[in-house]
Amino acid sequence: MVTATYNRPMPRTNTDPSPTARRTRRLIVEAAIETLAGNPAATLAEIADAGDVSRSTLHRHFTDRGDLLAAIDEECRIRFAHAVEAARLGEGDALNSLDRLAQEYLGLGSVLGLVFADNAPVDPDVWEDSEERDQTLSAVIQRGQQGHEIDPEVSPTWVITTFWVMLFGAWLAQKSGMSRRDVSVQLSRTFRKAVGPGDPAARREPEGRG
Amino acid sequence: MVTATYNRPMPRTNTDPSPTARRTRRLIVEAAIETLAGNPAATLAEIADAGDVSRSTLHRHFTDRGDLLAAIDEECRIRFAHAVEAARLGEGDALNSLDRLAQEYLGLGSVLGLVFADNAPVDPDVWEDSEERDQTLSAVIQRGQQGHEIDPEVSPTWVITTFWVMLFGAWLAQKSGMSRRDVSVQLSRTFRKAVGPGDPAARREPEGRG
DNA sequence: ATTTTTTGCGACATTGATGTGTCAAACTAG
DNA sequence: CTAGTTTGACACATCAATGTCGCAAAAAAT
Repeated sequence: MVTATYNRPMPRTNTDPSPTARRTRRLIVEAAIETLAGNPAATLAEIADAGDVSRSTLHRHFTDRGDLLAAIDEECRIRFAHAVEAARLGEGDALNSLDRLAQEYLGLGSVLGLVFADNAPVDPDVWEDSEERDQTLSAVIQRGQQGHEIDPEVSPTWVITTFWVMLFGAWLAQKSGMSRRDVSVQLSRTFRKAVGPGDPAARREPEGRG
Repeated sequence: MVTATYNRPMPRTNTDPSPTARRTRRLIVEAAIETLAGNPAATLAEIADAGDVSRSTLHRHFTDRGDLLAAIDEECRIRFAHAVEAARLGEGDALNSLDRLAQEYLGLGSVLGLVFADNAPVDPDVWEDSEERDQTLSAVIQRGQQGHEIDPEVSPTWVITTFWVMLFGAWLAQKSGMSRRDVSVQLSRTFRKAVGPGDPAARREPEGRG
């Protein structure tokens, strides 16, 4: 009886989108994440290619570029939430918590790369804008500073920035071939020293303007 | 007698491009740097607007988008070179040298932002690719490690990454309104601790996979 | 004041990315 | 096997960014 239009795999009805359709949809989203992480300005055609589907198929599942971006956004949100959960931020020392979080984030691969992509196509909650994410961090940092694990001279905001930025560095290193283990060790070591208690070894020289 | 074509402000001859033309050209390059630092995908029209010139004027000075980009690249190269020179990397402690370099870089403003822009329109020598720049850094770091100023457990590569990445953080903080002074102090403190000698305060807990 | 240079405006042609639609072939489920 | 679903290959129409031109007005140089 559905003689209306020709073929619409994913009718907007309440019907489940059918397993095949679901599978293709996921495939495309995955390809999009992978592709856009490398090149935020990637074409829909490029994304389709990366997923080994035709551009028309892509358009069949996502009417709009914005539609696809929204789906990616949603997917990233979910995976980030999982990572945060797996990091068990409430348990143990603050520094260890941050360490676990960094490791989990690093494990996200391209999804993390998407967050770092400059004009993040994904959306709003990146860097300074990510309120929810940073509030979670704030709590841990506060705990750390009260427990004298984290340098009281460094502002919480700066600790957060340092966290993200060193995570970025780790991601870059990982992408350029450094072993997962080395990345993990070096990141952990430098981050702990950076935000941990204690004074810098060498004093800064009083500086005249250049 | 020059009745050939109508108007060509910048004849490809050996004649000096005339002061006015030079001035406009500089103006456009400056506007382009400013604009592209904020949005790497900015339109030529947007750039022209930012410089208060018409799009046709922009095209008159730069036939191509690539032409403009090359000019920007050149300009950035020059300013970076000045910054490096001003940092006097050969003098004093390694950490102080790196500190000065960071301060100088930070003073570059939008030019620095351009380097951080993801698909840096500026060109190749960004992050991992910047060989020349990183070799300069390598020398200082080596000096630092031999003088026991820099943590021997942290690989030079990682020190470089940390340097750039924390500079990035500082740039972000500066852009989001943090005072120049605070940025300077916090960056200096955390960077020194991060790559300086000494063990992390709290030991990392042996980690099982999640 | 006059000549020369430089700029702004508007008209085009071109190109690449998008979005829509159609149909036949491939695939899947029953 | 058969009916329904999903996909690939084309064919268009749009749209925005580019790049080119010609001319008149504005600015600079003389």
